[in-house]
Amino acid sequence: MSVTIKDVARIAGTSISTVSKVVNGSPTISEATIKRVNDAIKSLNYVPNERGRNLARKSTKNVAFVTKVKRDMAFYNPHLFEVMTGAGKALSQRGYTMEFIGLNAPSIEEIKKIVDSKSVDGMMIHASALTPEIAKYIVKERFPHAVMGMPNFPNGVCWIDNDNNLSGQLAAKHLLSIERQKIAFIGGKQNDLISELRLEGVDEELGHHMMSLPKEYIVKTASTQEDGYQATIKLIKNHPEIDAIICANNILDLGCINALNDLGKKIPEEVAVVTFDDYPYAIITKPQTTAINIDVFDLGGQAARLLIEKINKPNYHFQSYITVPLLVIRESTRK
Amino acid sequence: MSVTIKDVARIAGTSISTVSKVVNGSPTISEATIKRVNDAIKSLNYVPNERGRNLARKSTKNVAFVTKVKRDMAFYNPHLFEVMTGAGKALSQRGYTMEFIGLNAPSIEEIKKIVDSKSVDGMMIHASALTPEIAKYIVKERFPHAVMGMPNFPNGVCWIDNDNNLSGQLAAKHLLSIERQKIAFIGGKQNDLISELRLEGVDEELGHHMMSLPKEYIVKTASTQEDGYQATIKLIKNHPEIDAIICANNILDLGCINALNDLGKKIPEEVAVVTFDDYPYAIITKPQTTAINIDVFDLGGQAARLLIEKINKPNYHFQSYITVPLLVIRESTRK
DNA sequence: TTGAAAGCGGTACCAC
DNA sequence: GTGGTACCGCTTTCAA
Repeated sequence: MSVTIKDVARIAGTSISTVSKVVNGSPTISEATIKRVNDAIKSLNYVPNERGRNLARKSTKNVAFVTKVKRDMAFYNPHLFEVMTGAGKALSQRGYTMEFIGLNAPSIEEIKKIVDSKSVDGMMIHASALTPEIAKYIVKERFPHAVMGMPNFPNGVCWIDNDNNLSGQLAAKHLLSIERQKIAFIGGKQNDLISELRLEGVDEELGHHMMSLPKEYIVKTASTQEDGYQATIKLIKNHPEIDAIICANNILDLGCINALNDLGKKIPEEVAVVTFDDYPYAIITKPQTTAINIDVFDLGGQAARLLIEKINKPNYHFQSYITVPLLVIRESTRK
Repeated sequence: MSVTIKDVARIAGTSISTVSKVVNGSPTISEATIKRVNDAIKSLNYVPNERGRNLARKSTKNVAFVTKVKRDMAFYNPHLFEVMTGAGKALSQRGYTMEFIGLNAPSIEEIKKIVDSKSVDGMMIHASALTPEIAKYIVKERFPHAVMGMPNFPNGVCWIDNDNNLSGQLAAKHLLSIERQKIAFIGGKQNDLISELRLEGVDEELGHHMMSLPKEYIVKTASTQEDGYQATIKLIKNHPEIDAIICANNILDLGCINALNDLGKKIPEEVAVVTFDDYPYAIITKPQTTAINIDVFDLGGQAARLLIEKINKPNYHFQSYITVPLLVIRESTRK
């Protein structure tokens, strides 16, 4: 049998409550006793049984990381796992463990079970897994949570995301700084919230400089490499004056750069290209693409920290938390 | 306060042991009682408290997924997270939860704490996080485990991996089938075990056909895109007769394809290219690269299943389990 | 077929 | 400062 708090108490010649106090750093124990107990702990190699602690203290020091998953997702959406890694690190530094819960199609029942079974003290949930019903439920239950990514519906949840509008502004500002006048934008479809926010940012920034993004320079397409390719071909064919393209994401960027190369357009001399996010492709296009990057690892860490605050201070409140993007200049916009 | 087993017992008019038995599907309860209890459960929305169960049954139905992590790892090594996702799915289907534990530099102390605190029933551990000391410890403690990836040192652990030797054979066999005679190999350095195994497989298969891989056709280099590029340039310059190249991994493949394009070599007419793994780059090179792929999602699932077997049957034993790779033909070898 | 009761390994209140 | 003890919510004998 493994060693329990009783064994430690016996060896140290104290009661189990004293051992418990020492283990938990209670200030009311004398130095001498602390030493006796710690010696006993060391000699016995005692490690507190988490199962016992969880039950007694009514908390698990465990949080759930909930997300939608699909086969091959680690390849299509590595960012999500980078967020998770960052969250995991922040959590473990604070004595928390992280349970990974990958759902096919998030249902309210699954979320309820997580909450009601009391196996976690709180949850981080990716916006992709958050339905209005789930949002309503965790808000009503006042269950500690942090949503990663801005929800695309009205809600009362606490969420954290990068400032995608600012990202768009930075992209535009950078292109203006290298004297580009005819800037085009290739983005996702209307329902791609992130793409839309980035586009808004671009538009705002151009507005500040008395410029604007003409309708003909904006393409909204499915986010596939092929769509990025075709969109670029069409843009350049119809508007040969275009001297810069902003791609709403890495996949479109990959198609765009390939298209420019095939068209024989020199990058960046004739057409400069900016995209969002460093990975997975901005770093391997030829030439490499300048990107407005998000520190997703840090984003995960921030979300974890906020969640822990909420767990420990039920009245602590934040509605949203926005992180700031960073410009990474590469060959595609180098003068 | 939330609803407990006592509330259910009261409403159903039975004892708590009866409720427990119903919840756990004991065969000794009458149909009538089962119905009464289930009705009570439903009306109260009762969900068993996992903390209480864990303590009472001395198990947590929770396993740890342990791996080394670094910033940006999700981008450099998405495979690991795909394995995790696959494992998570298999675990949850069997009523287990999965705790993600990302370690900077795995130490025996951290592993001991995981084992001794009894917060998990077993662990999946990635070969990169397995030191000889850790291996010795979990074997000695007979702690249920499954190592993902073949360890590169003598040990008594149970591990699961893809058959990298067979992968090499498949690559060679495929190139022979499209009548290539002069096959080169670009791999990682000597200490890159996976690359070495794949190379061995290639060599074996060629041997079966009375051919061999001349030393001059083998390059061992650091696995960066640039190294793959340079290696290719040098190979082709020195040995223009080469009509096929096998790249030990996706990164080398990316550099290799770029080099061939820059050299003006037609792929696959002049030089065919095969690599290992579909992602992240084999699918986006121009042309796309034929790959010997591993179903890493499935690999994770297999490992999880084996681990559960070991948890439930202490005497169940497997030393290693090998999965089979699959050939995915793309343009880079199309006739 | 059912229920009483003894844990599981801790925590935390309260008395000393 | 320290220790006795009543839980925490459930599982599992064992007797009825």
